[in-house]
Amino acid sequence: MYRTNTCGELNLSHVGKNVTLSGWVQRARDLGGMTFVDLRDRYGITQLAFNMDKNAELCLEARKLGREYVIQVSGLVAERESKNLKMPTGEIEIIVDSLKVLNTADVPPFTIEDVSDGGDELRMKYRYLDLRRNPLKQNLMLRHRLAQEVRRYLDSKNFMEIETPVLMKSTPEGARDFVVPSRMNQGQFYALPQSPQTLKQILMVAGYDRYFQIVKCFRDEDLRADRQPEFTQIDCEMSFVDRDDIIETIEGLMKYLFKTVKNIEFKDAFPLMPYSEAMNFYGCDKPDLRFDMRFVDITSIAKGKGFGVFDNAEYIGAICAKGCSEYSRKELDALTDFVKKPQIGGSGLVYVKYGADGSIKSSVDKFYTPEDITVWLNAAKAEKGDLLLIVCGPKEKTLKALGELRLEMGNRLGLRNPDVFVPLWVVDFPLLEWDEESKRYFAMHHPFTAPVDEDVPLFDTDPGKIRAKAYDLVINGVEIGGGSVRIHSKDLQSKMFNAMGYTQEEVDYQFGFLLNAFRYGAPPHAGLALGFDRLTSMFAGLDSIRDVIAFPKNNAGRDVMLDAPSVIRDEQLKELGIAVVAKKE
RNA sequence: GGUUCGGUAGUUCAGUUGGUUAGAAUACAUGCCUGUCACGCAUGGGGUCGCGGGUUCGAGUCCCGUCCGGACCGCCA
Repeated sequence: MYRTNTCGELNLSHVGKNVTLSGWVQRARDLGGMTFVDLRDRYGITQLAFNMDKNAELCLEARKLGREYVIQVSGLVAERESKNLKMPTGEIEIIVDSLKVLNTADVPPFTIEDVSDGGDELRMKYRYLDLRRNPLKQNLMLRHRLAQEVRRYLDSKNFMEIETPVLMKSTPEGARDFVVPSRMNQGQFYALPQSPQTLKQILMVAGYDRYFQIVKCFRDEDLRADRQPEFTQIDCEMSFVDRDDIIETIEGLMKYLFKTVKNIEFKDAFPLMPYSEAMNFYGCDKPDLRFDMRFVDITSIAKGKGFGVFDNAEYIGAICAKGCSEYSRKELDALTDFVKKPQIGGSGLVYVKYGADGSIKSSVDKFYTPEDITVWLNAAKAEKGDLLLIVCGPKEKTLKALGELRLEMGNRLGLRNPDVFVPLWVVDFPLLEWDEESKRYFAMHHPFTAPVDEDVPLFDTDPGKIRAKAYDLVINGVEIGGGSVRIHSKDLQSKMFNAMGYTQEEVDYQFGFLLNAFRYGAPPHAGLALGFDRLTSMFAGLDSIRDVIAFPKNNAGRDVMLDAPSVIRDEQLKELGIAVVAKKE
C-alpha cells in the first residue's frame, strides 16, 4: 500500500496514529541535528521530521533527497513542538521510521512554488511541473467544480447532455475551419466544429427539447490572451421557448454558479440593454458596467462656435471622470497619446477641468466662453472637481475611441475591481452586417438567427436595419455567452438567405441537411453558448484563459510541450492523397 | 498581414554617453548548524549576452536582417 492518507488531511486528531504517505519532496530543511522535509501531493503539504538522535541512518538518507523526488514514508503522527498555523497540517508532523525513494527527479527548471520564478514559455514547455503549483491546481479545481455544478443545475432543469461529433462539415461563413483529411474519401475533408450549432438545432427537430453539452469548439484564427484555437463552450438549446425563456434559464444557471461556487448572490434580474444603447453610450457591444461614465453626446451644443475641429465633426462625445480636475499636463498628454494610438483611432482629446473652486479651464478656452462650457458640464452632470474628456470625429470611430478611453479611465481610477461582478444582457443586435469588401450582407450572429417580428418587412426595404432576436451575456466587459432565437419557418429562412445573396445551389450545398430536417416538423427553438474558459478565468479573477486550461497553446497556436503542430511523414501524406506545397521545417 | 515590448548564469532580472575581468537575487553543489517551515551562515561551480551580418581601435550596448516569446490591431458568423 502506497499510502493510508493524503498530505492535506492530517491534524491533531490523528496524533498517535501510524500512517503511510506518498508524494513529492517540496523542500528539505537540514538543520544539522535534524532535517525537515515538506511532502506534497494534490491535497496539501505535510511536514516530515527526521532526528539524528533518534535515527541517524534515516536522517542521513533524508538529507540526500532532492526537490521533486517521489518518496513514500511511514511514521507516527505527532504534535509539533513549534506549530505553523499558516498551513492546515501545521500542528502536526510525521516522525518518520521508514523512507523509500520511489523515484528521483532532475532539478526542475523553475521553482515549484506558489510564486514561481519561471517565465511563461518555460512554464508552458514543462506544463506538468507548472501544474504542480498551487495557483494552477486551484484553477483546475475551480474549473472542475464549475463543470460539475453546470451539469447538476442543467440536469435538475431537465436538460440532457448529448454528444455531437468532432468530425463535422466545413461551414463557409464565420471563422476559418480546422480541417481533417479523409483517407477513405481522398480529396475530401472533415471540419472540426466551430460550434455544434447546426447539430443542436437538429436535436431540437428530433424532439430533445432541452439539450446541453460541455463541448470543445475549434476556430483557426489568431490567438489572444482570452482566445485559444480550441476552447470549451457550455452549449444549450431549447424548444418551445422564446428569448426571455432562454434568458431566464441561463440567468438561473449563472446565479446558481455564483452562489454555489463564489457565494455571491444576485437578487435582481440581470438588466437588458439594447445593442444601440451599448454602442451609443459605451462604444462597444460588451460594456463594463462596474462603473458608469456613460458617454454624453454634446454634438449639438458644442458645434457652431467657430472651433473648426468640432464644427466639422460628425459626432462630439464626452465622458466625465469623477474627481480628476487636478490631472497634470503630463497625465492629460498621456491620455491624448492613448486616444491617438492607431488601435484606438481617436484624432485627439479635448479636456475641461472643472476645478473644486468652480473654475473652468479647458484646452479650447480660445473658442468657448465659460458659459458655453458650463452647458457641456451640465449635460454631463459634472460636479466641481471633475474632468470632462471630449473626443470628436466620425461617429462610429469616435464612439469606439471613447469606449477605449472610458475603460482606460476605469483602470486608472481603480473602478474595475475583479471581485465585483456586474452582468447584463445585450439584446436587439443587428441581424445583418454590410461587408464593404464583398458588397453583401453577412449574418452578424449566424444565418439561422430569427429577426424581431416587427422588423421582418425591412427585408424588402432596408435589411441593415433589421434587429435580431439575439442576446449576449456580458459580465464586466467580457462576452461570456451569446445566442439567439432560431428561424424555424422555411419562408423566413429563404428571406434570410436571399438577403445574404445566396443562390439556391449554395444553400442546398451548405445547409441542405439542416433545411431537409426542418421540413419534418421543426419546433420553435432558441439557444445559447457560454464560453467556459472565460467563465472560469473570470471566476478565478484572471484576464488570461491560459491558466484555466490544463494544456493551452501559445500565441502562435503551438503546443510547446508537445511541439505541435509538426510535419508528418511522407507515407502519411501519400496515404491521405495530400501534397504539401510549402513545408515549414 | 500589421503595431509594440522583450530575448544576458538553470531561472528571474540589472548592466550608465560604446571602454578593460558581464553583476545581483534565487536555484544548484559542498561544509557547519537540534524546531525549521521563503530556516540561517560560509564557500564554490555556473555565460556562444537568441542567431547572422555591419559600423568602430573596441559592441551585451549602435545599425540592418532573421528567429523565438508576450500584449494588441486586423481576424474571431
